[in-house]
Amino acid sequence: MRDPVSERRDRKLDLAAHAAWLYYIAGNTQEEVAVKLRVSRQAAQRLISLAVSEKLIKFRLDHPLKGCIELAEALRDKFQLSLCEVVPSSGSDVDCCKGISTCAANYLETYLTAKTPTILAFSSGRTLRAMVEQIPTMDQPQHKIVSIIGNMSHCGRAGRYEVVMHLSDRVGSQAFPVPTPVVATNVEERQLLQTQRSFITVKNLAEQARATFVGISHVAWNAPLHQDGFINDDEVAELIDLGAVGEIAGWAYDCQGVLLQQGTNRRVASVPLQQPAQRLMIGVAGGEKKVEAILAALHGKLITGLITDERVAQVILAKLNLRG
Amino acid sequence: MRDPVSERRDRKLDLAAHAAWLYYIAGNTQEEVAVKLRVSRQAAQRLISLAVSEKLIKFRLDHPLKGCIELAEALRDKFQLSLCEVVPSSGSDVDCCKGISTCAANYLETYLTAKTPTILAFSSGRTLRAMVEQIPTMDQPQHKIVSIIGNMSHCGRAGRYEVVMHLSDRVGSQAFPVPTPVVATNVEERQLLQTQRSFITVKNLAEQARATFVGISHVAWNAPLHQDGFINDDEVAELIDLGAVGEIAGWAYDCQGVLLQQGTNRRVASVPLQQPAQRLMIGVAGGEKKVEAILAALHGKLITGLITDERVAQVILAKLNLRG
DNA sequence: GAGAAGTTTGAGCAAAAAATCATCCTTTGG
DNA sequence: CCAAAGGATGATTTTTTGCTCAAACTTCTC
Repeated sequence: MRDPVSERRDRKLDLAAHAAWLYYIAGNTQEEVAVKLRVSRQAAQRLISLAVSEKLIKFRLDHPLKGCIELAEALRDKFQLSLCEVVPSSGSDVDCCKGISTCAANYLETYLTAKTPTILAFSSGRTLRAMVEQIPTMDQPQHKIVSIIGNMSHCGRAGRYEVVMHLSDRVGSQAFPVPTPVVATNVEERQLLQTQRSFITVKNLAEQARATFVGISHVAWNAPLHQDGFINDDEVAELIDLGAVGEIAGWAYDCQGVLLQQGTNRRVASVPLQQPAQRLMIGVAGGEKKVEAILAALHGKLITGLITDERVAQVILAKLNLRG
Repeated sequence: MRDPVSERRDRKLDLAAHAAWLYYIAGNTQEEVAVKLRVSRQAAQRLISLAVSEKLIKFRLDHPLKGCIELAEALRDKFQLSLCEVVPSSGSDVDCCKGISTCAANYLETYLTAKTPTILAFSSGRTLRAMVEQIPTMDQPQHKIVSIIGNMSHCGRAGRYEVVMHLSDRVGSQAFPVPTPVVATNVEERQLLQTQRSFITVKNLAEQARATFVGISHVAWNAPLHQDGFINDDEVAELIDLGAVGEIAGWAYDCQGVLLQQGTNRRVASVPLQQPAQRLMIGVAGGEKKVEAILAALHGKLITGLITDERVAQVILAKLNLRG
């Protein structure tokens, strides 16, 4: 003979299974379940929640993006992100940048197509530029498109991945570019540039932005900032020396995501980043090279939203599980 | 390039998948899903119900009784049963009768342990008797336990599977046995027996019963009714000739479940069955021999509840699917 | 391009589900 | 055998969910 208490429990679980079947699989309301099982409505509700908590009933998502969704939600949880999107990684980094930029473009479109006047801020770079290419033309003069970073080297050469002017062209919104070089020649020049009226205006707008879209880059020999001539060989070496692993809008940070006090950061003439970020800062970046930079930006709370690819998300979560 | 309308649809399904994941798997409320997905609450709700209707999210019951539950609900649906329980079939018919009677006993106990005075009616037979054996003793004088069938052959011999007296002994309730033989010698005797005051009382009570538990038997050479001496060889042959396939409380019916007008039915001195049954009539029976009898009883609406075993349920549903 | 038909959207409301609470019952330890 | 603790139960309230409807927006047709 069986232990009477565990037998009672088994019978209850059997009933719970039946209730859960009727509720989830047959689609009955709890009232109907109660009638069919001849118990009170609240007994039915308790049985159903028992079945769920005892995992008698399982939920399974059958969709190609299942993995991406799970990764995105895991990242959202770990870093308290208010937005996290993970797109499937196709083979090459180029393709995956495409997916990320498409996803970011879709998200950006929701702001742009709205009638409510919105201030949106952007850094520059290849990924954001690719995002802009996917925004359809429209006529939305009510929005303000603000840059948080200039588009020249300190010798005056323009960068090739300008975002704000292109975007405002497409959507017919007011553009507010940053009229300074990315990195000033010296600290005094930076201070001078940042007292210009136009810079103050842009800075104020950026600080009110509903959302800020930023690229995230790694810091290394031939990394974008270097390749595009915004910083020179010596400056790269110095940053690496100082422990820089990543960079957002010209601002370099270490492996904990802490903004450096030294090196080029003393002369960066972009709109300052808040640490931790107080508004929606959406990092848009992918590709395995950038894993460390992205992870550090998350740790340092430089971003509160992330759009990345599956592979990066996997690696980041794997690193977290290793290190606790 | 993709068709823009199916692309829009895909994006919606992706979102729906995400919403369903958050709702069912992560356990968020629709409000929380809406915030995370940056849509309105009702948009979230539409996405979730889309995911369900598009089968992006699947529910699976993980429980040993899954199959039994599904069979029971299929039977409940097909025959509008207000109660249907299917218990696992173990190897032998004896074991499965044990399972069925245990299940029936559990169900019966819910009435017996209640304080509200309840009238319960019973036929007799091996299965019901086994059910009674599993009822614990208690003291519930408020109930009335009524028989719908006598317990003697017309020559006065008592049957071995009496139910009502045994049950009332156990539970301390008032017993109302039927004081007549199962089958009277002739029509006149039946009429006489059925005008007795005690019979009228029992009949009235039976017609008010909250639930009536009946065994279901097949009609064949050496079937219970015959074996136990309630009907003789000639009567068996006559019933088979008339197309009887099953019998409840002595009342024989054909393969459509229609009560016979001829044969022993003209002399059965039990409480009449209603066709279709107006009250809760619970058939308690299992074992492959009885499939046809049970199926016919269901078709003829002689019962509105069924407790049977898995094998019988499977065979019945298979037959239905074959014949439409 | 204008207008009509068919969708989609969000607000408000009704229904359903979950949580809370007081009561009752069972069980266990003295 | 009693008392107290722990659990279960059903009534009630609160929260969540599903539904309806009117308005806005697409999309297709002319």
